[in-house]
Amino acid sequence: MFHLRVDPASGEPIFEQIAFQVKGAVARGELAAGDKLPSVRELARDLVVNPNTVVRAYQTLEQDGVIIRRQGAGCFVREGGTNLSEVARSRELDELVRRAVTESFHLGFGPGEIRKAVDRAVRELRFPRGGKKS
Amino acid sequence: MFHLRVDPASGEPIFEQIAFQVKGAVARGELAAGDKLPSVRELARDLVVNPNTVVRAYQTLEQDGVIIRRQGAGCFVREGGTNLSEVARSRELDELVRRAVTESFHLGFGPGEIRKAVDRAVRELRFPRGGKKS
DNA sequence: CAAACTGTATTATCTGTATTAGTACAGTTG
DNA sequence: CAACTGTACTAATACAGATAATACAGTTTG
Repeated sequence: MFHLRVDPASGEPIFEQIAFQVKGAVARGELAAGDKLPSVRELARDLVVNPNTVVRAYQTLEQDGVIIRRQGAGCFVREGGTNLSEVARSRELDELVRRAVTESFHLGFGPGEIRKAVDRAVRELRFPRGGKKS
Repeated sequence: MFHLRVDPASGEPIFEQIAFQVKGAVARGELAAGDKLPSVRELARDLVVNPNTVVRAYQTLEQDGVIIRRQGAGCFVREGGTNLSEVARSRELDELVRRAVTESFHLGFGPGEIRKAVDRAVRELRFPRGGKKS
């Protein structure tokens, strides 16, 4: 199994915390395509959180193409990917990275340190085989 | 001068949009240390936004070490940096980058494409001279 | 089949935050 | 002094996140 924690006082919405942690688990290979997620009620109980909040997290994950939800059966890690058009994907990537880099700049980090942090983060994930330059 | 736009329907709080755009302008070198920002009332008028919202944005920027606010005088781009401890800075950097990289993973991008996007973003900014590896 | 699980939907309520509005005060500048 | 700056309040509104409780619909399994 994989581990989930939630901090109600973190400022970040709980449903987003859940969604992102699942994304992290998938990206790190702790969850593989086809794997079943905890049921809405079970996870809600474990995290001491309202079931609706878990539903919201799972909805987000489905919209982002990370899981599929099957009524009666459960929620499962999805194979493919994003639903998004090429242009939308590129636009999102740029905005994501631009944001992180700008914030890093204001934390006082230079290009070298930023790139190093990126390498570290990349190394933690399990990218699909056959990708471009590593 | 530099340009500011705001989208009240974007989901992102207006005060955060303002704060981030100022951060972007500083990072790109469009605003330099010592430069004066528009007054609270002036910017509020220009953006068709409440003065309190601009105040909030400027408070955020001051907390992040980007500007200083001087009563009666105005708000100015600050020289130094972050107020944060070394460990806090590193932790923030890691979290920022980890987030962006994980989201990029789920957009279907590989390490190479992510690194390219980072290089692009880095090239748009004007990092202080004398930094480490470029 | 039937029981026990899954997700789905709905309604209501509470809370905190973002935003607006208006007013007043305090320091700076010319 | 006059006209600008930021600062500080209070109040009102709107929205989003989270909780609660209930009911319904599909799947799995004994």
